[in-house]
Amino acid sequence: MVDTGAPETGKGRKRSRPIRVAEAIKDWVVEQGLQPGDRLPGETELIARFGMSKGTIREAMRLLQAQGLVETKTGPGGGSFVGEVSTERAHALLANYFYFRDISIADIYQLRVALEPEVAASLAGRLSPERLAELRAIVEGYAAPAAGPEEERRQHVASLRFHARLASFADNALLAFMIGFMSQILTDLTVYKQLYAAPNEALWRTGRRHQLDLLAAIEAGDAEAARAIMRSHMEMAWEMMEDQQAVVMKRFMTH
Amino acid sequence: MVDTGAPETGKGRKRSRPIRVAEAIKDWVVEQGLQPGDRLPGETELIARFGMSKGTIREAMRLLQAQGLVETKTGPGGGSFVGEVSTERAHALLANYFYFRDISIADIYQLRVALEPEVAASLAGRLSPERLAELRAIVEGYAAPAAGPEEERRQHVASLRFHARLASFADNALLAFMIGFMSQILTDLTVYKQLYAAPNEALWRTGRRHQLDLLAAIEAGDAEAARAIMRSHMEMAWEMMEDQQAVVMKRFMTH
DNA sequence: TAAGATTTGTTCGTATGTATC
DNA sequence: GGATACATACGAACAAATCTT
Repeated sequence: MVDTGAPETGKGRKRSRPIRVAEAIKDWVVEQGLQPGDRLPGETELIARFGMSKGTIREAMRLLQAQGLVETKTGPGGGSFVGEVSTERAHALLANYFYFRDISIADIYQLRVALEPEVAASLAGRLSPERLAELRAIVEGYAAPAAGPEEERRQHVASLRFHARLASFADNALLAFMIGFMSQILTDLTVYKQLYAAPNEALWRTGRRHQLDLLAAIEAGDAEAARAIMRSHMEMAWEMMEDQQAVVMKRFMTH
Repeated sequence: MVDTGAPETGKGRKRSRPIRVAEAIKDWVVEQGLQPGDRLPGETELIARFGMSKGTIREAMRLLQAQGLVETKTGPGGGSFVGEVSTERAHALLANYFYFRDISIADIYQLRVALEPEVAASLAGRLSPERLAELRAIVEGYAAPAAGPEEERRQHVASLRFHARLASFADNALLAFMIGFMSQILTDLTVYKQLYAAPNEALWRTGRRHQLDLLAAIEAGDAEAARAIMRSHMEMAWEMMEDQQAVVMKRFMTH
């Protein structure tokens, strides 16, 4: 039916009971085609079905819970339910992968330069007035140059939110996720560090202009212009952090 | 010290004890700067330190285990150890995110077209003879046109492995991960479905030529040529599956 | 090979907490 | 408030895996 990726053959090591139960429940969800919110069997029924103790079943549910696949509620009508992995959790789980792998600012911007122009182009002529207004409202959040470092930081975070929001409007869920993930990393960095060395008003003004021009091009349905503007914007932002080759991700994301 | 992302304030809902323990252990690992392989306190010590029962502690360890952050071993010298999240597990966890979100072949190729040329360019003149030989050996795996559908499938998987392996040589861990993830998705698809409608020998020959030309350009250190070849290659591969707009990911990845 | 030590893995019974009616 | 139906948590015992001698 559906391969579970589990290497049954060869030196397939013995997996603990909670892991086997968790895999069985996953397979069952797939076979039944269950949807987010659908009920899973309760603890007592699972105990009977698998012939295992309550503790083992509970550990299995924890394995699934950590992956965002199930949610549990207490009380009458409670129990376990199929869960849709949230974007935030997916960000956190992926961030853990990079915790022991060094990623530089340059690495992130290499992807942003390649991907964000694609988003801009694919959105040309496809944003509703409401969405355009929402994006312009974000840009208005940094209409004036930053007074101090705190304001500078707040504006930088807002600017990142602009990009993440823009990407969330893309049809391509994979593309949207990746850009949202990178925005999240840069936001976390910004909150805990002084990311930009020297606030440069000229560059700031250029960046803001880029974003407004970008929205205009998108509204006009000019895909190539939107792509070009976004590329310039990204390359400029990249240069602004030329000296920031320090690695990032020195923390675990919490769920 | 390090923010855990845990919303203590406001409507911060009551989190269960295993979750709180898991978060505390995560924070502790970060604070102590522990590395993969480092020992974590044993069950009995954690029971004492947190003043909680064995079952609760064990559920906490399962939460961490599912995220790939810890591994446990039985016996003398056993216990819990800090784990480095494997690429395979990260692939699986991310695949879960997209299980209920529709991704099309076109979505994947939109990213591949944007990203893989970057990989090719960044690798120009930077691959050792050994690595070039390894990649050429993969290409040799489909030197002759496929006889039947099975062989066709095997060759397609090998071709995807070529791209994943190439990306793994990139300095950019984020870029390498994304390309590896997409290759994994396409490989899984290929194994269970007939991905390509009609095997076309002319296209097959062009694709193989692309890959060999690409390796030559990389060996010669010609970044722009490598980028251009890869872009053509990706665009061609994309067109080969024009009709394949069906969604994918209809299964949970099992760890 | 075998026995013993160490550490996680699993079970069972019981009690508590929580949300709904 | 009380009854009900769930998950949550505890404690003691036993089983299994694995390293050392």
